Order: sequence, then structure tokens, then C-alpha cells
Amino acid sequence: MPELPEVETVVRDLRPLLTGRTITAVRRGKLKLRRPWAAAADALVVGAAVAGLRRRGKWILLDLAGGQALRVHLGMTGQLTVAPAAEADPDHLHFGFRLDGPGELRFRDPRRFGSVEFCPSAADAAAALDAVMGPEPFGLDPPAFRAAVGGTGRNLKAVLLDQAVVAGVGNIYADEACFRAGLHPARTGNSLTAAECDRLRVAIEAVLARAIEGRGSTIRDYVGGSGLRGAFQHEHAVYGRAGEPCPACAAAVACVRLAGRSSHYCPNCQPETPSRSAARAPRRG
DNA sequence: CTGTAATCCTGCGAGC
DNA sequence: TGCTCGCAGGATTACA
Repeated sequence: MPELPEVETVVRDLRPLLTGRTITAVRRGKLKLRRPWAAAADALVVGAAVAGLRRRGKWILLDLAGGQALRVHLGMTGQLTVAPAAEADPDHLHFGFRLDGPGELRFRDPRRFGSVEFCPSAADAAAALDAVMGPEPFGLDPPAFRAAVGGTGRNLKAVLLDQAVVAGVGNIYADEACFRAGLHPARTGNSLTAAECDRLRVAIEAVLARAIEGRGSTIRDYVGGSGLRGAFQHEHAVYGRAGEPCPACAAAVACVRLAGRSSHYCPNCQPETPSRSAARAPRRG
């Protein structure tokens, strides 16, 4: 499932492949995606050069030289790749942007939770994202983070999934961050001490940075912009490992439902009722 | 302010 | 082996 590290990997892969290239034709599938593509946008995109790519949370903004943008969300199973134009179409292909030269930018998405939209103004599109999304999770402001987490009675899982608190965290990295911080995901934000808030903030940044280094987690469908799979799933401490031993203490990883999502944790390293002896972050090796 | 659940969707694995 | 069924979940919305 593409979360921040996966989306960042796609952007980094695609940037050198797309920047400076011109879109020469647009192919579109018939099936609807999560958000609509305006039919009139086909003509506006053809002839446009790609000025750059950026990521905001789990969103991708593909800037065009004329000041417009394509806004992409990978949803659950979206794949945004550059492939040889001569390569046969895969199933579930929804967009093909032919480029000058041999390549084609393709959007494939079996489950169709993703979207590709044309934005007349890249600046407006970026501002719209900023308006609803919290800060990027690198270089978070400690007091602001403490205020956001400590000021709510929601559980940590819900808080971390809330894009308005921190942008880009999804189910996998919410669980992994809680594990690294030694915090039970059912703890409420306002039950955390300042030190625990700080630990959580550091854990979020660390796990996301490490996951980017591993090119993200490929659970099922995810691939980067060049079609390569991720490797960070091999480093998951708790996500998807219910019943398996905790890497820190070998206790069986537990799975409960929080905020409507499966939530994995170590009952030993992440006690629900914090005690002084157990309130230490587990080590990962 | 909370939480819960439905909505969108297909693939896959478990169970029989 | 083939069927059904439940689950996976990002963002949004409705409702309790």
C-alpha cells in the first residue's frame, strides 16, 4: 500500500525520467477512478513539457511547464511508471501519457482507489493540499507535535492516520512507528507524556527515512516509478506479523482493530497501561 | 469532540 | 478442484 516512502520512491524514480520530456499524446481507459479526469484536459496536456515532480503527503504533483499540473494519488494499488511505449498494455491500465522519445508514463490501478487529475494551476493545487494536510514528517516541530498529539482523546492509531496531523503516514508506518516508540496504538494522545510524544515523533521520522532507503514496502502491488519493488517489508517489526515473534523480545505480535484498521503491536514492548519499567522503546537490529 | 461504518474496488487466501 | 466469503484499506462522508 503506497504510503509516504513508496510515493517518495516513485517521485525520485520518475523525476529523471520525466523532467524536460514533452507529452505528445494521451490514452485513457474507460473505467472511472476515484476522482474524475476532465475530458477537455486531454488537449491541454498534449504538447506540455514536464517541469518537475513533487510529493505532498501521499499525493504526487507533476508540474507542467505552463503552470498546470497533474495530481496523482496511488490509492491502494496504483502504479505510476515509465515503460517503453512499445510494451504491451498491462491489465487495469487507466492512463498512458506518450512522451517524446521511446517512453510512456503509465498509470495502472487494479482496485481503482487511485486517481489522476488535471489541475489548471499547480500553485492552486499545491495550496489546496497544504490547506487540508499537516506538516511533512521530516523536521517536525516538537512543541507543535506535542500539542497536536496531546490535545486529542483519539487513540494513537487514529492520530497517526490523520493526514492533518502528519502528512503521509498510513497503516503500515503507523504501526511501525508505534512499535519503535514503544507505545501501544490504543493509547490516547492525551495520555502521552511529553517524552512519549517526542519518542513518537522521532520514531515516525526514523521509520519513514529508513523505509525510503529501502525503496518502500511491497506488500502486494506496489512498484516504484521504474517498476522496481520495495524491500522494506522485510524490516517490518510488527505490521503483517500477527502471531510471529517480536524482533525485540520474541513475544507474539498481536493484532487488533483500531480506527477501522488492523493494528499490529507487541504486547510486551508496547504495554497498553504504561508502567515505568516497560516504558522504554524496544531496540531493532 | 468522539467513534463507527459505509462507500468506492479487485485480488487473494482461507475454509469447506 | 472450485466455490463462497471475508479481508485488505485511503479518503471522504454520513450518522450515532
